[in-house]
Amino acid sequence: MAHPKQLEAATILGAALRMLEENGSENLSLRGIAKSLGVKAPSIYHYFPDKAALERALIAEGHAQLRDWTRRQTRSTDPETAFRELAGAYLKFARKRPELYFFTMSHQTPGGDRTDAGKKLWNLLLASLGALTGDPDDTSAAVAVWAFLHGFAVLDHSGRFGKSGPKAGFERGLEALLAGFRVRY
Amino acid sequence: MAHPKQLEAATILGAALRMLEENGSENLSLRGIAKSLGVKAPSIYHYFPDKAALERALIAEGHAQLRDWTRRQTRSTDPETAFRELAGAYLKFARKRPELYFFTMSHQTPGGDRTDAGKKLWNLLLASLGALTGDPDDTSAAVAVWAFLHGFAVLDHSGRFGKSGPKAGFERGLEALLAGFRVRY
DNA sequence: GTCTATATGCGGATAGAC
DNA sequence: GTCTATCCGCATATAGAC
Repeated sequence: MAHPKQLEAATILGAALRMLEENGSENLSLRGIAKSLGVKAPSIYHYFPDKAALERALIAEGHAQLRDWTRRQTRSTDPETAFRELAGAYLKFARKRPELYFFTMSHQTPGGDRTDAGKKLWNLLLASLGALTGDPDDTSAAVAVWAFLHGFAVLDHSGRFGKSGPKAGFERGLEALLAGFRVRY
Repeated sequence: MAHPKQLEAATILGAALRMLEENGSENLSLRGIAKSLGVKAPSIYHYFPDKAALERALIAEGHAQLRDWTRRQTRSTDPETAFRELAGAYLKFARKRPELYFFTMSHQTPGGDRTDAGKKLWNLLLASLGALTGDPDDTSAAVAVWAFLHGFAVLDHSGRFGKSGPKAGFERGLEALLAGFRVRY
C-alpha cells in the first residue's frame, strides 16, 4: 500500500469537520487534516483548489447541520410552542458544537450571495415567524430573533454571563420578543 | 540616534490599537507593532511579558472606549429615550470601530473574572435598565439586551442582512424588548 | 533599553518523481 | 493520485552584545 489510499472530497470534508470540532478553527490546517487521514498534505489539492475552498464547504456543512438539527427539534403545531422549540434548539446546537457553529457564523458572506444552505436556515426561521405573526415574509422579526439568538450564543460561549445564570435572560428576551410579535407596531 | 527611542507601555499600546484597527486582529503582530514605532520587536518585551499581556491591555482599552462612547451618547433623562440612545450608541460603536469592538468581545473571559473596564460597561447597562424597570440589578433583562445588541452587531458586520435592511429589525427587536420590560413577567 | 542574531515552530502552496 | 522535497513566509520568544 504505497499510495492507494483513494481519497474523496467527502472524506476530506469529514476529516476537516472532525479536526475543526476537536482542535478549533485556529488550528485547522491542511497538514493536520491530511495526517488524520494517513495522507500527505499535497494530496488534498487534487480535491480542493485551496484551503479557502475547503473552508467554504465546511461553512455550507455547518449551515446544513444547524438547519437539520433545528428543524428536527421543532415539531409542535402550536406556533408559539414551535417558536420556543426552535429557539431552544438553535441555542443547544451552538452549545453542543461550538466550533462548527462559530466557524459557520463568523465568516463574511459577501453581500446577498448567501449559500443554499444558509438560505434554507433563514427560510426555516421565516416560516416559524410567519406562523406566529401571519406575515410569511416578516424579515424584520426574523432579523431581531436571529440577532438575539446569535448574540446569546456568543456571550454564553465566551463565559461572560458568569454565575448570574444566562437562562433567565434567555427566557426573558424570548418572551419579550414573542410578546412584541403578538402586538403589531 | 542609534537606540535612544525611549518607549513607554502606553505608546506601545497606542500603536497596537492603531495596528489592530487598520490591519485587523488576524494580522496583529509584535513585529508589525514594533515596526510602526521605528523599533525592533524584542524591545516590546521590556514593557509586556508576552503577546497575551498586550492583548489583555487592548481588551481593557476596548471596554473602556466602548463604555465612554456609549455613556457620552446617553444623555436623556427619560428612561426609555435614554435606553434607545444607549442601544443606538452601542451599535454605532461596533460599526465605526469594528476591529476593536470584535476583538474586545471575542475573547474568552475566564468565568466571573471580568476586568474593571468590562464591569463598568455592564454597570452602565444595568443602570439604564434599572431606571426603566425599577429593579437596579435586573441581570436577566441586561443579559437579554446585551445579547440582542451584540448579535445584531455581529450579523450586521458579517453582511448577512443583505439589502433587506437591518434597520427595521433593530427597531423591531428594541421595541419588543422595551415592551417586554414594561410588563413584568 | 535597544540592538543583532538566532532558535524553533507554524502554515500554504508548488514542482516533479513515481 | 499520492508521494518527497522544497520554497517561502509568517510568527513568538530568547541570548547576549553594546
